[in-house]
Amino acid sequence: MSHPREPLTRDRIIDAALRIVDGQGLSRLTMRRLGDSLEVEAMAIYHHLPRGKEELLDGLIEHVAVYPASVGNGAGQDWQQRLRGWADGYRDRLLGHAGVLPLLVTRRNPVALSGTAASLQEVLRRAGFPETAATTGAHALLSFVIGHAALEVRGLAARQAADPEDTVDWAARFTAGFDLVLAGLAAAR
Amino acid sequence: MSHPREPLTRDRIIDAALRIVDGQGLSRLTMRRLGDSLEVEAMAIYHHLPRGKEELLDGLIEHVAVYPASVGNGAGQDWQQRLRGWADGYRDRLLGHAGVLPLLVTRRNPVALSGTAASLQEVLRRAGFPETAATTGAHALLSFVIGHAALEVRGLAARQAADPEDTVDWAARFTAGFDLVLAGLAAAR
DNA sequence: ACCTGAACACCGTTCAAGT
DNA sequence: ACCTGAACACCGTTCAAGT
Repeated sequence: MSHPREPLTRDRIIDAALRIVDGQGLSRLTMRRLGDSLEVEAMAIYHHLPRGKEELLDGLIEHVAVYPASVGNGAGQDWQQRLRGWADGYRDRLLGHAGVLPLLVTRRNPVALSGTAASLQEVLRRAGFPETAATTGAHALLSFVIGHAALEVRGLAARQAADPEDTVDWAARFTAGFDLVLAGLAAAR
Repeated sequence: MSHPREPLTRDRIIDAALRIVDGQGLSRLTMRRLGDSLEVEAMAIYHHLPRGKEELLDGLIEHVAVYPASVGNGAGQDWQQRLRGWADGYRDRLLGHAGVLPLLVTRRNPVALSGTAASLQEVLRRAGFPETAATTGAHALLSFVIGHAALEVRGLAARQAADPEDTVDWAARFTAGFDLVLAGLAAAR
């Protein structure tokens, strides 16, 4: 009856951790609970993630934060449409894993975002922006999206706590704000 | 010799907590260590902050995140100069208390930022923006500043860890990005 | 190689007790 | 009113031991 458990892997561990964070919040993610959810003792995790919880959180960040703008496909799109599509997708990802957001702001895994920034920079470069403007623009776009996701997570919590009448259309606000940055970019080109 | 201790107060507790976070990082802030730094048992803190560590962290956020744009003084400034001044000051504040930044993104104390957002909205309103544009603009500016501060904290950590050659001028990058949003706003007025 | 059990040095918090 | 001591239910992690 007791079928043999499939072996523990790094990926299975990080998936289970993400499920706990999404379902119960970051503060409920403990090594012991994570072990339970994998039907294993907590100490077994250290065999696959020698740096322990630090490495686990790094894995969560990587899973959520790495979201490059596709340069390849989307043939008929100009650079602004492409960036808008990226922004909407990234926003969904960040809000879908809101519990990981605080980790993005911590000192952990500092290279996880640089790949995403580089892909935005590449889009702008191909759109004809000079090097420094592309760097500035990429950082501005990424900053806005991350910052706005942070405000949204807090805003959603505030609404359900204090003022259920006040229904803000966060998606529209996000799009309007992102278009503001795009307009500033287009004017600077 | 043993001079009588000055009595514990909410403000003294939060000040001491901020000093620990700034000096040693958020993870080193424990109730026991905080008690030590105040020369008191950890349990005494609960008498002044009944909601415990939750209330303590709320206090830290309030101390850092509340930074309204001054509408009153700065007479000779137009709205863009005023917002630039606000942004530089807020960036300094956030980077000076980088350890508190992750808390800003958490579900805690969700009203701490709304006052700051409202003050930006007021600046834009007085500059002649219609209501909805002022709301969108205020959120976009605040999102950018918070998001950029997050990227900076991570970038500074990355630099000292990996590539000490790569000296990015973050202040210039911040100003250029903020001006991008301002340009988008000015075009939309 | 992969997992377990017991142990260590911590946490936040409650609660009765002191002054 | 303000603080303390002891205790409880947790943490992350190490380390020797099992298979």
